[in-house]
Amino acid sequence: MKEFPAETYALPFFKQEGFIRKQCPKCGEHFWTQDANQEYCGESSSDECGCYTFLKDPPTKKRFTLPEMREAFLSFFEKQGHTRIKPYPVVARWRSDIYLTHASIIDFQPYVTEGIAPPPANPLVISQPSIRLTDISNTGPTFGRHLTIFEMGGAHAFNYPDKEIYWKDETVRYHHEFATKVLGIKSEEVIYKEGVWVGGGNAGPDVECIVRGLEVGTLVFMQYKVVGDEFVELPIRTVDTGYGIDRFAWISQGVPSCFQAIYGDLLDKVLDMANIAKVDDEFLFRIAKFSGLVSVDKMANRLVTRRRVSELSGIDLATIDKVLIPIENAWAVTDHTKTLSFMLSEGVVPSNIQEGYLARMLFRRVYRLLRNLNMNIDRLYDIVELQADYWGKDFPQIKAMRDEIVEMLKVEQEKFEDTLKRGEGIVKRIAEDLKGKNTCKISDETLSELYDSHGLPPEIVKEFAEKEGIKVDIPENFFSLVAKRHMQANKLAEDEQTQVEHSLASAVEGLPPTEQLYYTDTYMREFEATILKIINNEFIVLNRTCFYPEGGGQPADHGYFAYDGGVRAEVVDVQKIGKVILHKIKTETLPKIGSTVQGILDWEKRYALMKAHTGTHLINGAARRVLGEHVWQAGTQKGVETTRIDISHYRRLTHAEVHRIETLANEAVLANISVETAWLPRNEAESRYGFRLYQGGAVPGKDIRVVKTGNWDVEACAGTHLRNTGEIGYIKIRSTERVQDGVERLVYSVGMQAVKAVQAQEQLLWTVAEVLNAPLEKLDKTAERLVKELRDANLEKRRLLKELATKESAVASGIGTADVQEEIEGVKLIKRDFGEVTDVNRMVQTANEIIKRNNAVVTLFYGADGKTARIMIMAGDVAVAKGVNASDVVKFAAPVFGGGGGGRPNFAQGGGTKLEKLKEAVQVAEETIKRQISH
RNA sequence: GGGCUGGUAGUUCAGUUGGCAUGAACGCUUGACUUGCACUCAAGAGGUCGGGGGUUCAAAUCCCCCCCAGUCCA
Repeated sequence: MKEFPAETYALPFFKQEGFIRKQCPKCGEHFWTQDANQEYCGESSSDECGCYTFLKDPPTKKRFTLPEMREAFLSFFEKQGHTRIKPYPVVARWRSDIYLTHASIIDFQPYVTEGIAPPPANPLVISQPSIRLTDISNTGPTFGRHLTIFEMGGAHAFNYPDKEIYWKDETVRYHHEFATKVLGIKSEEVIYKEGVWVGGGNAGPDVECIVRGLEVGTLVFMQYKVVGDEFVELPIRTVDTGYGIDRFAWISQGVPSCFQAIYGDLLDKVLDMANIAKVDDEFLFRIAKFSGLVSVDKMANRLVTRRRVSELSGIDLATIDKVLIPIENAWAVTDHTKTLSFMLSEGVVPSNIQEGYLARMLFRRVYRLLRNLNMNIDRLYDIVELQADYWGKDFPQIKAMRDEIVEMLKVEQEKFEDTLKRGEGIVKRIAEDLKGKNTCKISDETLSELYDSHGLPPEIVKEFAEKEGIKVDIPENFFSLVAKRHMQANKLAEDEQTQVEHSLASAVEGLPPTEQLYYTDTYMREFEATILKIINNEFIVLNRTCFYPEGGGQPADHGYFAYDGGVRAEVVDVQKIGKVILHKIKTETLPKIGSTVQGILDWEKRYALMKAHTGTHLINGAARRVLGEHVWQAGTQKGVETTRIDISHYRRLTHAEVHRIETLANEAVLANISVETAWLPRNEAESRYGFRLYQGGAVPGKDIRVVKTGNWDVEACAGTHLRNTGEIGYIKIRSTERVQDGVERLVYSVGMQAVKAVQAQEQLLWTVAEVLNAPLEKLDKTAERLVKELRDANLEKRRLLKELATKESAVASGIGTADVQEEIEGVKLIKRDFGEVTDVNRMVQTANEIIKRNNAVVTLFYGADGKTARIMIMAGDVAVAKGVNASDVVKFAAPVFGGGGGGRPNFAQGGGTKLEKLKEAVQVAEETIKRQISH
């Protein structure tokens, strides 16, 4: 890892306050302390540089609950001139590179940190609930040092080249003042470790704050961009501090685990449900002191660290495992259910993709934990209700969404139980198969396939398999085996389009922002503008335009430019790069730079798209009303003929729901609601309408454009909209499909296209009615009747076929003359020409009936329709015993009439196309059979 | 977004190298025997082998496309 020179950390603050720089003899890292006797860096980690000494003896002047600590943090920084910002959602909908908000800085990336948009305030302070699922296996064993959800206190300052807010020295001073003055920690008990922080493509030096063995905060000075192996200076240097609000609360309370500090009586209730007797705090304290050493990366590691904890605490390993594991599991349940509550309250629907998959993973883990605790799964819902009450005060959406959260989890439970049930069957069959092969162990290969393809974790396979008496050894490197299965996939390189974009981006540099006339008046169809630049002889940049560039699921406008008294250039595409709009044109003669052009929109197309876009907002609002608050737009594509929106929902849409959505949306059309668009400062928009604004991902900029459709729907949207919903005319939902588990797609048309859609469907009905020769209103009954009749007819056909076969066989075995019969050494050969019938089924039925009566029979049936000839031979057991091999017979005979065939000794069939040679082939077959018998 | 499974009777599933779906179990119907916890016995009904193309004399089986379901990873 890259290191920074020592002077990077030599802050005036340290010197003034008498801090000494030391190197920890255990971990080798440098740290700053006021205590000359401080030998080690003090951090309780696997290097064992220290242990927790805040337990039972908090270093703070008083105990803080989590909300109290949050408030202390926020108000302290407010007093230092920081603006308090409301927490952002835990689902990072404004970013395409990550799903969850895992730090406070995430809120301001990339728009703020890259200088695209100004920060909502500067400096600012926020307490951001953050989710980190990478810490999931450590949640519990580390006594709450790792949590899947925690609050990160972020005090951020964004330093621009022309405007410095504050940097390293002030940052550390603020921290120190907070720790000592606000919380009352003794100054010499705060140790600052030097470090290097790298993450999300950025990097910089950092200072880690250690108090009594625990890292309570990290002060990051983000100033580089990581390019390959190099650190490149960023224009904006960002103070990125992460105060562990939960950890601060923990040390202030001195309780054995962070869970107790966060959850208080909620945790007691969970332990109670788990039937864990009143936990002996003394026991926990003894282990907690050394819990900093624990970090579970692998199963093996866990055992090693446990052993070490046992040595240090003097408690034997068996007791630790027996008493501690259930408690750890209960802690994890408490933590994971909070995470789930937060995620689901923001409309994450458990699914098999993206953040939905993370929710599913989390749920399944909780499910297994509850099972390990011998708890009824239904207790999960009790715990979620507790969480909703507990967090509802500070995060009201959790309380508001409580019922929907429970509903989604119940659906998820059903799905997982189905998976388990299916899995049990699969394991059972595998077990039986193995027993048949005299093996009693499931291979690693099978084990990883069961997990990868069927979602069965190895420990569950083990459980199922052992019921069947089959052994399962879970390999240490199980998950790397699974990973290996995924190795093959390698992504294609960046496509050409991005490269083109890059070259265009540099071409527009320095150009002024294009004036967006389509915002001034969305109904403007013509305009005049001046040409600023022509790029690659095909992209035209104007000073202003009413051509809408592709974005937000709305396709680019088309139309043409007119110039030089009659020259026309088709506008075939419009893209926006930064703040500059490029028109891609097709023309013979280019206009001159600086000249004036007239722009004329393809208004029919644009107006249709406006209807589609406003209609999409109505559908979205209607879906939310019908299905619930968890509904979010997961993507949309407007079109002239059809438009689609993908929404998150945990069940398949029913026809009734689709109709209700359609009805509601059309009611909104008929109500002729006026659509208001306004540019609002980001903070104002967010505080007035909430983060639900970001249906299509967050939008950059200091001000955001809010499109409000009465009280029906509000979205941050850059699209062109109608003045009134009535202009849409009519919305018709044409179809729905499930794009992924948890994502439903609605496809619809608006205006005249909707009328056309209805007409097309009606036409279909008319055609069907005509074909069935039934009146429209009786179509359903007629179809039902016809299907039933067809079914009956098929049954009758089969019955008759059998009857026929029985009769024919009766004829064959005795009296009839239709067959040629011959007896060879006790085997009767029955030869029959089926004429035009080549239905093998019928031949088979007949032959079966004959052989049922007499085992010592060989049937030689043949027939030919206009195209192919067919031969079928069946032999009874006795005949086979005497040497008849039907398969060989056919193999000899079929080539004669230009085909092939085969089968088994007792049955074979063949076919060919040289119809005229059929007789010859039959003769060959007959001779072969005779030869076989006499052998 | 990328991968992997699977779709055959009402249900859970077999179905070898393409060659009879006389498919298995459970469930169902009828009858007999029993009235005690998956009763037993006998007989019977029940299938566009997910859909559409292709290869072949012949496709549940091989190839292509689509649909549906499950699942892992980013």
